[in-house]
Amino acid sequence: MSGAVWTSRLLSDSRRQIDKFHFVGDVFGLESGDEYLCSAEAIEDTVVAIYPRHIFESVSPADAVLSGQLVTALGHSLSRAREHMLLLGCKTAIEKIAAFLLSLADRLKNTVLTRPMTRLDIADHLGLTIETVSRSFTHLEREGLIETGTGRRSISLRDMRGLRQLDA
Amino acid sequence: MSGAVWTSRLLSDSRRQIDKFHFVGDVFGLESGDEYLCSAEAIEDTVVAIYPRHIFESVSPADAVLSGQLVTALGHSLSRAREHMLLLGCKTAIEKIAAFLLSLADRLKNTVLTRPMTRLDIADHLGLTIETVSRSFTHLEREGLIETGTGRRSISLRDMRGLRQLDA
DNA sequence: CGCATCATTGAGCTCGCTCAACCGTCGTGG
DNA sequence: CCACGACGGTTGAGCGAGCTCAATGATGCG
Repeated sequence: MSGAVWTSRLLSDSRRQIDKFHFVGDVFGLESGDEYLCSAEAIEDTVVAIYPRHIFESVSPADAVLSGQLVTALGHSLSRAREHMLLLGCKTAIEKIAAFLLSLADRLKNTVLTRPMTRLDIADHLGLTIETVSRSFTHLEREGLIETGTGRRSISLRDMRGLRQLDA
Repeated sequence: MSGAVWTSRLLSDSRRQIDKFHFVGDVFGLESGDEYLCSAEAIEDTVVAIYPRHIFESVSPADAVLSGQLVTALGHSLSRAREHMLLLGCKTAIEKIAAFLLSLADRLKNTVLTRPMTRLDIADHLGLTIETVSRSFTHLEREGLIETGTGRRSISLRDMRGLRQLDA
């Protein structure tokens, strides 16, 4: 309903993969099995609406609409996951950063991003290290493609075309 | 129904990410948007059953069961995708190969794998190169964890515990 | 037998990682 | 109000896992 959350998966030695950042309106936490495999953490003051799982398991005709919405939500999650696998498996560091910024701008409907997430969060989302993320931002800024505000609190995308060109 | 298929996504310069290998009984090709973003290709003689999309879009009460199956299938695809993102984002080459072999053995319910896919397919699935895949197999064989048959047509998993230990 | 395809192996390189120092901002307590 | 410490971010130097390029080997098919 407001705020921001990430969901992640952990490896035994604490390597972390952040699946997705969730903002207002996003649905998350849909798991199929008996146990939850994902962790979730709020990265700023956040309010979420929680629905008990049995709601989704009902098959009564009256819930046909809800069921359809569930299918839609799952479908979106899935295509986003596929997109992200393409990013993780194929793209270079700069391409990953550019793609990340573009997708964020697209989802927030704004070319000025105020990022609640840290460099470490971004790194774990993109399969990079914190230093590589930082260096990539610096590089993009030097090229004039983005502009970081004071305190690195916000990022303005200055050249969408350039960013799209960077993203393969 | 029989055979083997992979689904993949392509980048403009023909870098490829193979999402998943599909075998008998697997459901694939569920896309949410108006256009298909995935390619699919059979890697051996294959027979598939095709269902027109509108079947999944019906919300009539009679289709409640089908709808439930759809949700289940989507849920499985999603959790598999999440698992694969963890692999792509966090794991090393050897860990990727070990995880891949284990998951294949698990899905085929057999520790002897006859692989229809090529080294290039595996590489594009795991975000590696063909040479790294080859070297990893050689390494695992030297360590006695696997055994490759003549012509590299099959791979026997000799030490499941060792492989699981390699996979983080 | 000859060619095509796929796999292996080696040598060298590079992108991104590791390790380490430093900087800026903010919040807290003297 | 300032000093200081904590935290997150930046930058540099060097390293190494995995990539590139190239040669060689195995298998199978016409």
